[in-house]
Amino acid sequence: MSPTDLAPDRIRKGERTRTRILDAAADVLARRGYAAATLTEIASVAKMQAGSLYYHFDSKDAIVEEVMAVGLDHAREAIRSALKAVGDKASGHDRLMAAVVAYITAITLDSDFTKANIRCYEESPEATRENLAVPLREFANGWVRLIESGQLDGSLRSDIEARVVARMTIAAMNSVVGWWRFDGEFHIEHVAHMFASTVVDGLATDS
Amino acid sequence: MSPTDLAPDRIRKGERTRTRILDAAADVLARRGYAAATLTEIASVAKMQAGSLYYHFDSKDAIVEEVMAVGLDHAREAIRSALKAVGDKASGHDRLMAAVVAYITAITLDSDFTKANIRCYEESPEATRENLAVPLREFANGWVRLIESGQLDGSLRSDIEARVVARMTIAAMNSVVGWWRFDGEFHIEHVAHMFASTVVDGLATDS
DNA sequence: GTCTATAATTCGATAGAC
DNA sequence: GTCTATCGAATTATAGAC
Repeated sequence: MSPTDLAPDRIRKGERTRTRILDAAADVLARRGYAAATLTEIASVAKMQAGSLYYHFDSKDAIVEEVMAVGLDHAREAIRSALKAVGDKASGHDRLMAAVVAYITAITLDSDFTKANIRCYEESPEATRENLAVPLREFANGWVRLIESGQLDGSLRSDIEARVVARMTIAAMNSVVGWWRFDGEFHIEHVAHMFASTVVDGLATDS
Repeated sequence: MSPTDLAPDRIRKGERTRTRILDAAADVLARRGYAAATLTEIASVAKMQAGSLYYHFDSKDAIVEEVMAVGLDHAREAIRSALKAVGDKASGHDRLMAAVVAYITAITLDSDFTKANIRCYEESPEATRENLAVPLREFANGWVRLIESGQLDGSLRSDIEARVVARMTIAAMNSVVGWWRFDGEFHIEHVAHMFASTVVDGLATDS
């Protein structure tokens, strides 16, 4: 009898605990950062003892790495979906606006996985960052291509380096996670649109 | 005989060691971040033993706090100086541009103190962040006022929240520290001007 | 699978010699 | 003022009972 023949709720029992741990880790990592997130607290949130985590994962870094990878996937999927909705025929300008709004919404309203990814990246061990290098480079390249295609169709300025502006745009968007609060002064849609409008259309009244 | 009567190089002996420790701490904190920066490494860079640090400072956090405070001071001074150079009569638009270029230049080319401040802020203990709250709020308010005065004189858009844009601008500028390298592909003056031109004048070709 | 107990490190901080 | 030696606490990871 192969594993796939098992009853669904039988085969998923172990998998569900794994998911519970990852959810707890994402929560703690998003709030504390990499170093300050202890296995004791993660286990506590997951309603377990710290030692029990090692039945499901090899190490703290293995947990962190999976949380960050999932967070990155969530964000990329949100962008993909928004770009699909706006369509291929939209201008680079409009596609960039849509991607910015989608990404900011994703990292603030979605799960803690995206927040954990943003919060812990710099602080995480070099080995962890290297293991995430490929999807992260694809993520960054996506923004570069988005800007470049806007430069090609004439809807975005061509006198700036797409790679440089992409990096700064990503960082500026990520920063929203650091200060925006769900019950705060601003609605996130307002922030996202204000941000997109600022980066894309600028602060100046006229040129 | 009061302390001020001592010969200059006599009175400064202890002070010089203190400075050497702070320089070493800024270096290590900028490279490793708060948690990963150990007193052993800081002492090693300062050519001392870890225990000796406690003759000059009460705790690791006392060192970190002073490094971050100095870094913030450096940055604010660079901005003040640039705004003075551009003059009071310049438009809000031009003053914002000047401040952006000055700040980005300061945090990339200046000492490690500004880098340490940026790198360690989120990761540092709550007590440390609270002790830096006043100068940090003044720093942030300076950017808000800069943008608001541009809105008042009509050189910057008035349909955005100055406080929100200020936060995002600060974060975007700080992000440059994370990826720009002295021997890399771009000159920092180029990056700084490209950044200022993007945030202030936008990415769009026309409005 | 989860628990308890504990090993093994690491690090901040202290004490005392010099 | 600096060094050596060491304490005490925290944390990752392991071992074995259940």
